[in-house]
Amino acid sequence: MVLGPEFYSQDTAIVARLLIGKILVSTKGGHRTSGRIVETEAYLGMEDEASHSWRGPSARNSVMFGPAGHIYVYFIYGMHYCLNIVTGPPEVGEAVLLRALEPLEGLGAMQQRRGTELTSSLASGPAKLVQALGVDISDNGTALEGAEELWLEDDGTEQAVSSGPRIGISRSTHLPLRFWATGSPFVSKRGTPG
DNA sequence: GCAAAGATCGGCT
DNA sequence: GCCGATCTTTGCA
Repeated sequence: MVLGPEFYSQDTAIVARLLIGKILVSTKGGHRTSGRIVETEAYLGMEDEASHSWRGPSARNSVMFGPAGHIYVYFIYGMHYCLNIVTGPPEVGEAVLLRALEPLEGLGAMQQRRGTELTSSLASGPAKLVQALGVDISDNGTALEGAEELWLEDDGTEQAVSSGPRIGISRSTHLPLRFWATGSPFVSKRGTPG
Protein backbone atom coordinates (compact mmCIF):
# COMPACT_ATOMS: atom_id res chain seq x y z
CA MET A 1 0.00 0.00 0.00
CA VAL A 2 1.01 3.61 -0.59
CA LEU A 3 1.45 5.75 2.52
CA GLY A 4 -0.73 8.87 2.84
CA PRO A 5 -0.81 12.16 4.81
CA GLU A 6 -2.21 10.58 8.00
CA PHE A 7 1.00 8.56 8.27
CA TYR A 8 3.32 11.57 7.87
CA SER A 9 1.31 13.80 10.23
CA GLN A 10 2.34 11.74 13.27
CA ASP A 11 5.12 12.80 15.66
CA THR A 12 8.35 13.21 13.68
CA ALA A 13 10.48 10.81 15.75
CA ILE A 14 7.70 8.20 15.43
CA VAL A 15 7.58 8.63 11.65
CA ALA A 16 11.39 8.38 11.44
CA ARG A 17 11.23 5.05 13.28
CA LEU A 18 8.25 3.73 11.31
CA LEU A 19 9.91 4.59 7.98
CA ILE A 20 12.58 1.94 8.59
CA GLY A 21 11.55 -1.04 6.42
CA LYS A 22 9.33 0.97 4.06
CA ILE A 23 10.11 1.05 0.32
CA LEU A 24 11.03 4.18 -1.65
CA VAL A 25 10.19 3.89 -5.36
CA SER A 26 11.43 6.16 -8.17
CA THR A 27 10.56 6.10 -11.88
CA LYS A 28 12.66 9.12 -12.74
CA GLY A 29 14.51 9.06 -16.04
CA GLY A 30 12.37 6.16 -17.28
CA HIS A 31 14.01 3.66 -14.94
CA ARG A 32 12.13 2.03 -12.08
CA THR A 33 14.45 1.96 -9.10
CA SER A 34 13.55 1.17 -5.49
CA GLY A 35 15.06 0.44 -2.13
CA ARG A 36 14.08 -0.44 1.43
CA ILE A 37 14.76 2.36 3.93
CA VAL A 38 17.35 1.19 6.48
CA GLU A 39 18.44 4.50 8.06
CA THR A 40 16.69 7.81 8.90
CA GLU A 41 17.17 10.87 11.08
CA ALA A 42 14.48 13.14 12.56
CA TYR A 43 14.91 16.93 12.42
CA LEU A 44 12.60 18.90 14.69
CA GLY A 45 11.53 22.53 15.00
CA MET A 46 12.87 25.36 17.16
CA GLU A 47 14.10 23.11 19.99
CA ASP A 48 16.50 21.34 17.59
CA GLU A 49 19.47 23.54 16.63
CA ALA A 50 20.66 21.01 14.04
CA SER A 51 17.46 21.46 12.03
CA HIS A 52 17.29 23.87 9.10
CA SER A 53 13.98 25.09 10.51
CA TRP A 54 14.98 26.04 14.06
CA ARG A 55 15.31 29.77 13.36
CA GLY A 56 11.99 29.88 11.51
CA PRO A 57 10.91 29.83 7.85
CA SER A 58 13.31 31.01 5.09
CA ALA A 59 13.57 30.72 1.32
CA ARG A 60 15.43 27.42 1.59
CA ASN A 61 13.45 25.65 4.32
CA SER A 62 9.92 26.82 3.44
CA VAL A 63 8.90 23.33 2.32
CA MET A 64 9.50 22.07 5.88
CA PHE A 65 6.72 24.41 7.03
CA GLY A 66 4.31 23.06 4.41
CA PRO A 67 2.06 19.97 4.40
CA ALA A 68 3.29 16.61 5.77
CA GLY A 69 4.09 13.98 3.16
CA HIS A 70 5.83 16.44 0.83
CA ILE A 71 9.49 16.16 -0.20
CA TYR A 72 12.21 18.56 0.99
CA VAL A 73 15.41 18.43 -1.11
CA TYR A 74 18.36 20.68 -0.31
CA PHE A 75 21.83 21.24 -1.78
CA ILE A 76 24.84 20.87 0.53
CA TYR A 77 28.66 21.04 0.40
CA GLY A 78 28.59 22.45 -3.13
CA MET A 79 27.90 19.06 -4.73
CA HIS A 80 25.33 16.94 -2.91
CA TYR A 81 21.56 16.77 -2.48
CA CYS A 82 19.75 15.29 0.52
CA LEU A 83 16.17 13.95 0.55
CA ASN A 84 13.76 14.61 3.42
CA ILE A 85 10.08 13.89 4.07
CA VAL A 86 8.07 16.64 5.76
CA THR A 87 6.29 15.45 8.92
CA GLY A 88 4.06 16.70 11.73
CA PRO A 89 1.85 19.80 11.74
CA PRO A 90 2.79 22.47 9.13
CA GLU A 91 3.64 25.32 11.52
CA VAL A 92 6.49 23.55 13.38
CA GLY A 93 8.74 22.78 10.40
CA GLU A 94 9.83 19.18 10.99
CA ALA A 95 11.13 16.52 8.60
CA VAL A 96 12.83 13.12 8.36
CA LEU A 97 16.14 12.78 6.48
CA LEU A 98 16.47 9.53 4.51
CA ARG A 99 20.05 8.36 5.07
CA ALA A 100 20.33 4.90 3.49
CA LEU A 101 18.48 2.31 1.38
CA GLU A 102 18.89 -1.39 0.69
CA PRO A 103 18.71 -1.52 -3.14
CA LEU A 104 15.83 -3.68 -4.43
CA GLU A 105 14.83 -2.88 -8.05
CA GLY A 106 16.75 -1.26 -10.91
CA LEU A 107 20.24 -2.19 -9.74
CA GLY A 108 21.62 -1.58 -13.24
CA ALA A 109 20.35 2.00 -13.39
CA MET A 110 21.64 2.66 -9.89
CA GLN A 111 25.07 1.29 -10.76
CA GLN A 112 25.24 3.52 -13.82
CA ARG A 113 24.18 6.65 -11.90
CA ARG A 114 26.54 5.93 -9.01
CA GLY A 115 29.52 4.78 -11.08
CA THR A 116 30.04 1.65 -9.00
CA GLU A 117 28.82 -1.94 -9.12
CA LEU A 118 29.18 -2.50 -5.39
CA THR A 119 25.62 -2.96 -4.08
CA SER A 120 26.63 -1.98 -0.57
CA SER A 121 27.79 1.43 -1.89
CA LEU A 122 24.80 2.27 -4.11
CA ALA A 123 22.58 3.96 -1.52
CA SER A 124 24.41 3.75 1.85
CA GLY A 125 24.36 7.49 2.53
CA PRO A 126 21.98 10.47 2.15
CA ALA A 127 23.65 11.87 -1.00
CA LYS A 128 24.20 8.39 -2.42
CA LEU A 129 20.55 7.34 -2.33
CA VAL A 130 19.53 10.62 -3.95
CA GLN A 131 21.95 9.96 -6.81
CA ALA A 132 20.98 6.28 -7.12
CA LEU A 133 17.28 7.12 -7.53
CA GLY A 134 17.84 10.08 -9.87
CA VAL A 135 16.38 12.59 -7.40
CA ASP A 136 17.30 16.28 -7.75
CA ILE A 137 16.20 19.77 -6.74
CA SER A 138 13.18 19.57 -9.08
CA ASP A 139 11.60 17.17 -6.58
CA ASN A 140 11.66 19.79 -3.81
CA GLY A 141 8.13 20.56 -2.62
CA THR A 142 6.37 17.71 -4.42
CA ALA A 143 3.88 15.38 -2.67
CA LEU A 144 4.59 11.68 -2.17
CA GLU A 145 0.95 10.58 -2.32
CA GLY A 146 -0.36 10.44 -5.90
CA ALA A 147 3.12 11.08 -7.32
CA GLU A 148 4.18 9.45 -10.60
CA GLU A 149 7.94 9.65 -10.14
CA LEU A 150 8.66 9.24 -6.42
CA TRP A 151 6.59 7.63 -3.66
CA LEU A 152 6.70 5.33 -0.61
CA GLU A 153 5.16 1.89 -0.16
CA ASP A 154 4.55 -0.40 2.82
CA ASP A 155 4.89 -4.11 1.98
CA GLY A 156 4.16 -5.20 5.55
CA THR A 157 7.75 -6.07 6.42
CA GLU A 158 8.50 -6.00 10.16
CA GLN A 159 11.94 -4.59 10.91
CA ALA A 160 13.88 -4.43 14.20
CA VAL A 161 15.04 -0.82 14.75
CA SER A 162 17.97 0.61 16.73
CA SER A 163 18.43 4.28 17.63
CA GLY A 164 21.22 6.67 18.63
CA PRO A 165 22.71 10.15 18.10
CA ARG A 166 22.61 11.75 14.66
CA ILE A 167 25.66 11.95 12.35
CA GLY A 168 27.52 14.81 10.71
CA ILE A 169 26.05 17.66 12.77
CA SER A 170 27.62 19.98 15.35
CA ARG A 171 24.57 21.19 17.30
CA SER A 172 21.99 19.26 19.35
CA THR A 173 24.22 16.19 18.94
CA HIS A 174 22.88 14.54 22.09
CA LEU A 175 19.36 13.93 20.79
CA PRO A 176 18.79 10.21 19.95
CA LEU A 177 17.02 10.96 16.66
CA ARG A 178 18.85 8.56 14.32
CA PHE A 179 17.15 5.26 13.53
CA TRP A 180 18.46 2.28 11.57
CA ALA A 181 17.56 -1.32 10.72
CA THR A 182 19.35 -3.42 13.33
CA GLY A 183 22.29 -5.29 11.80
CA SER A 184 21.74 -4.06 8.24
CA PRO A 185 24.91 -3.94 6.09
CA PHE A 186 23.37 -1.11 4.03
CA VAL A 187 23.46 1.69 6.64
CA SER A 188 25.92 4.58 6.11
CA LYS A 189 29.44 3.87 7.33
CA ARG A 190 30.18 6.63 9.82
CA GLY A 191 27.45 5.30 12.10
CA THR A 192 29.14 2.14 13.27
CA PRO A 193 26.95 0.68 16.04
CA GLY A 194 25.06 -2.51 15.26
C1' DG B 1 29.50 43.13 0.82
C1' DC B 2 32.44 39.45 2.56
C1' DA B 3 33.80 35.33 5.23
C1' DA B 4 32.75 30.91 7.08
C1' DA B 5 30.28 26.77 7.81
C1' DG B 6 27.63 23.08 6.14
C1' DA B 7 22.26 16.91 7.74
C1' DT B 8 28.78 14.48 2.32
C1' DC B 9 31.67 11.56 -0.46
C1' DG B 10 35.72 9.51 -2.40
C1' DG B 11 40.50 9.24 -2.66
C1' DC B 12 44.82 9.02 -0.45
C1' DT B 13 48.10 7.94 3.62
C1' DG C 1 42.04 8.78 9.67
C1' DC C 2 42.55 13.09 7.09
C1' DC C 3 41.78 16.20 3.16
C1' DG C 4 39.91 18.50 -0.86
C1' DA C 5 36.04 19.45 -4.00
C1' DT C 6 32.53 23.07 -4.68
C1' DC C 7 28.66 26.52 -3.89
C1' DT C 8 24.56 27.98 -1.27
C1' DT C 9 23.01 30.05 2.83
C1' DT C 10 23.75 32.61 6.75
C1' DG C 11 25.88 35.84 10.00
C1' DC C 12 27.85 40.02 10.72
C1' DA C 13 29.93 44.62 9.25
